[in-house]
Amino acid sequence: MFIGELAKKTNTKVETIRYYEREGILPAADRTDANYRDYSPVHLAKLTFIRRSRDLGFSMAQVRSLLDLAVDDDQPCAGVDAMAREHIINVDRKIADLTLLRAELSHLLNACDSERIGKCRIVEALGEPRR
Amino acid sequence: MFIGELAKKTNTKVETIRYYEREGILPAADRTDANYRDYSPVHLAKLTFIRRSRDLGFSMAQVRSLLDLAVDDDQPCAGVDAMAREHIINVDRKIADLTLLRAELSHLLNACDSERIGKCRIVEALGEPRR
DNA sequence: TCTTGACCCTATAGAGGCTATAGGGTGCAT
DNA sequence: ATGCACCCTATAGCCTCTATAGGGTCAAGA
Repeated sequence: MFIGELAKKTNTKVETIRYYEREGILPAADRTDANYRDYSPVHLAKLTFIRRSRDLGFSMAQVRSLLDLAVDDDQPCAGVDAMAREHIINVDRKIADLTLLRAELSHLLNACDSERIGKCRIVEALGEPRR
Repeated sequence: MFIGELAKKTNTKVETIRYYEREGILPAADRTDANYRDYSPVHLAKLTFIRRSRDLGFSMAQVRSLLDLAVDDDQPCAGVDAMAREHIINVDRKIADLTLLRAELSHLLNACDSERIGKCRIVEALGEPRR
C-alpha cells in the first residue's frame, strides 16, 4: 500500500510518516519503480503502535524504547509494565490537578451569578508547590 | 529571590523563566542595582501555576487566558463568566480524555501477565487499530 | 492521445515551546 | 586579587510535526 492509504488507515499525516522514517522510528518501506514507498501490513501494525503510544502520552524516546522492548522476547513484560505504571501515576496526578482547577473555575461562575465578582483563586489552587 | 532560586523552586530552567518574561506571561521582576531580577512570592505562585497548567496540556495562549481570569479587579462579569465557562468545557474534556487514557493504561497492565514471561500482550495490544 | 487531477517524491522552512551557547558583568569567599 | 558560582543579553538550535515549493507518476475520460 502507498503512503496515502497508510496515512488514512492510521489517521496520520503523510508528512508525519515520512518524518518518522527520517527519524528511524518507522522502518523505510520498499520502493516501486516510480520510487513510491510501498508499505506492508507490518508497517501498518508498527505505525499503529507508534501512533497509539504517542496518543497515550509517551514521548518519541519512550516509543523507541517500547519498540525495542517489543523486539526482545525475553523480558518485555517487566519493562513495558514499568513504563505503563509510571505513566499511570502521572495521569492520576493530572486528573487530580484538573479537578482542583475545575472546582475553582466553577466557583468563579457561581460568584458571578450572585452579582458579585468573587475572588478568583485559580492561581492559588494550582500555585502551591507540589507536596 | 534571584532567578536561580526561583528556577529551583519551580523546577524550571532559568532560560525558560526569561523566556516567559519575554513572552509577557510572567510579569517582569524588579531589578537590583546590578540588574539582577529579584522575584517575589507572587512570582513564585504565578510561575508554579504556569508550569502546572502547561504540564496539564494547556497551550501558552490558554494559560494566558486563565491568568487573565485571576486579575481580580472588577472586570465585566459577563466576560469573565463566558471565559470561565469555556475553560470548564475544556477542562472537562481533558479530564474525560485522561480518564479514558488511564483506563487503557491499566488495561495494558492487566494484559501483562508478568508470571508468564514471553506472553506479554501489551505490545500486541498497542499494535491493534483502535476498535 | 492528450489532459486533468489525484496521488507520489525531495528539500526546506516554519510554528510552538523551550534549551543551549557565546560573550560578558557581579559578588562573595579564599 | 583571584576564583567561582551566579547573573545579564542576544542569538541560534532542538523536538515533533506541519506546510510549501517545485516537480514526477498514473489512471480515467474527452
